[in-house]
Amino acid sequence: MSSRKSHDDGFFSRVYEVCRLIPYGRVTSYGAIARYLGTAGSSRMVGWAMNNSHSLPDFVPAHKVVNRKGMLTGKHHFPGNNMMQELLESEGIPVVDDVIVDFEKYFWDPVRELE
DNA sequence: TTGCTGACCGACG
DNA sequence: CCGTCGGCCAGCA
Repeated sequence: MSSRKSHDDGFFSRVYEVCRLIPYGRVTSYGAIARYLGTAGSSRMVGWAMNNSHSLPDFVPAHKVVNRKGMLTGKHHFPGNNMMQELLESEGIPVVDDVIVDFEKYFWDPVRELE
């Protein structure tokens, strides 16, 4: 029978939930979240969920989610020119040339931390 | 219903 | 070193 989208127990909601679990001053990657959800291959869906996050009533710290290289690939989806960068720097995360400095130091893996 | 897209990742030359 | 390609899967026309 057809599932009711009213009860969104799907992939997207879980992505948003993990984003909220990201501690202050920490960042994670799309692939890390995808892997945590059990769909390591669908890292793209995580990014897509971020894009849809603007439709959520609650704010999702999508700025704390970057790609594997630590690059702010989704910054163009934020208002302004470098809103995403300023949000990261606001948490004490240095960003230079759209790339997080010492990304490994700020990287937070839900699979490793939440396990 | 099918087909295309996409804020990625990893492999290959 | 860097450019390119395929794969993965959920949402939308």
